[in-house]
Amino acid sequence: MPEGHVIHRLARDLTGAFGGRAVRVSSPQGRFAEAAGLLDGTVLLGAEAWGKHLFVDFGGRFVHIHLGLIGKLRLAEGLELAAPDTLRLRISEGAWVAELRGPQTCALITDAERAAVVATLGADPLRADALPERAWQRISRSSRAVASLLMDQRVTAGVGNIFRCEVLLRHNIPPMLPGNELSRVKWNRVWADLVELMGEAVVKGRIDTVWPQHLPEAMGRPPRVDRHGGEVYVYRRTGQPCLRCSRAVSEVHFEGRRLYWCGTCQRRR
DNA sequence: AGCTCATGGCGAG
DNA sequence: TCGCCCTGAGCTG
Repeated sequence: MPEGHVIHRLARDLTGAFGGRAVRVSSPQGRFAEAAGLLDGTVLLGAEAWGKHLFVDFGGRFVHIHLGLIGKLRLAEGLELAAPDTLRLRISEGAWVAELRGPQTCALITDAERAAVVATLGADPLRADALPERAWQRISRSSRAVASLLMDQRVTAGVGNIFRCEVLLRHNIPPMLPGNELSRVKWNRVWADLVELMGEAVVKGRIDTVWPQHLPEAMGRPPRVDRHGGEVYVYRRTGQPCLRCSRAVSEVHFEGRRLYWCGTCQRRR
């Protein structure tokens, strides 16, 4: 259940554990067996993330991984082989083991195919080569809701439901505001904030979006974190008091996902 | 044991 | 807009 920070963190850690080494590759479940056979014993050069896409470089051929909603990629030392019926991909070298389960995508692709995937993606706040101006062009010319545009991987890559809900709260933006009614100044702040928030999430391995003065402890309430481990303002806090204004957090189903926001802080003006 | 839901995204209608 | 794909955690019985 990953947003871009999880994928970038995995790319970093996979490169650290396996980069430049000949690795064992297998597919205990069998659904990636043919490709795993081709890669077994070859050198893993490194891994790179673009938005929520992960590309593991085996020298001009890449394992393209997308975790989707439920996929998990664990990397640890000394993992015992368990539940092989769901283990799509296993990479190991020395004591290091990576285990991939439930991915939406796990495919062996060429460099051209990798480039084609990358070409579909919008600005990734976690990449130094991101082009936020291109994202702004799309947003400022669209009548679609900002909440929809931020989740659109062709616009901003790597942003998921948590960052989408939280960044809108942090900038008092009504989720249904059309993109073409968002000011340039606000977009600049949103982008800079995504760069900072997502960067911190890569380092910490969790999403924390709450400003210190709004932390529950600072407000005399006991600490409370979301199941994903991070401290958030509105995500999955329906009916609970907004950490800034204490009014109840709202929720709607929007484009197949749950959208959380504070009707008071994010009132349209 | 069964049910629901999850930090996603695709294709059919 | 809906159904569907993949897996497992957290509920309810």
